[in-house]
Amino acid sequence: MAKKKNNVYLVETAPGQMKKFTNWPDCQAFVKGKPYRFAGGVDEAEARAKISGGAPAKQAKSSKGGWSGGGKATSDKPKNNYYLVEIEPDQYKTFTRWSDCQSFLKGKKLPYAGGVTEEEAKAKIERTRDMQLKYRDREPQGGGKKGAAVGSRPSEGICSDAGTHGNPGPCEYQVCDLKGKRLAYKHLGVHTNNYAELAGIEAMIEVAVTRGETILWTDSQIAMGWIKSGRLGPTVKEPEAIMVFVRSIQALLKKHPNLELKKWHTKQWGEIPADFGRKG
RNA sequence: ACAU
DNA sequence: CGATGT
Ligand SMILES: [Mn+2]
Ligand SMILES: [Mn+2]
Repeated sequence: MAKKKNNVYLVETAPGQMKKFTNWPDCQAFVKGKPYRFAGGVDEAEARAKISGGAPAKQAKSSKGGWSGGGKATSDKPKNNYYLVEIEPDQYKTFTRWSDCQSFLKGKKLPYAGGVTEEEAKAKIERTRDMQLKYRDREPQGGGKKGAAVGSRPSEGICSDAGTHGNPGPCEYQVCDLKGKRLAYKHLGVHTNNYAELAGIEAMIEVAVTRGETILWTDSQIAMGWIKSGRLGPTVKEPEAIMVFVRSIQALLKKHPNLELKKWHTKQWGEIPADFGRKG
């Protein structure tokens, strides 16, 4: 199979209104948690066709199947045959062509969804109505008050961090207490930054177990995500080795339920004490 | 965009 | 400025 690379990503922010992205991360970040339709394609026409062809407004959360094998933003979805617009509670207008639905929707802020059957579309509206209404009005504003507040600098626990010379490059990790005292250190050979962060977390857990520590800090959103989800994206280097670390860490955390792996908020608290101090 |  | 990742 020839690899057709997606070059363009379109997001339908409002009926008929497309936002264009030329890279997947930007598109993904924008669409995250929102009910927008989106699709990728070799060119804009292909992406648009996919959206119009009935790519369902799936939650950008995660596509559980085939994600690791692919590298494609869109996958085989059944074609939508019905498009419902919720005019009033429990009253729907039905369309059989997306373009008609789109015209009707123009300038309105009504919940809508497509589905292979009317029942499916109706159910989808039910599931996504809140988010649709919430985001429909809010496009101009960038400020959303989300996420737990970040408190003050922690005083409890231990931390790990990675250091590299080039990325990928010769790398190392260290585990420290919150005053910066080194508790463990290792050279790792040539790997990526995220590989080293992950290796450091595993070492940090071992240290925590032997020392009776329970709060474990890392600044790596990526490593934390791998551990929590148990899954890697299609672009990850050394995926087999990474997954060995991931499963090992998951097993350790399961075996020691008292351990808490937490995100170190560098912006608020300054560099994590295990940092190698090479950025400046 | 976010985290490195 | 470059790279690793969601
Ligand atoms: Mn780090
Ligand atoms: Mn660091």
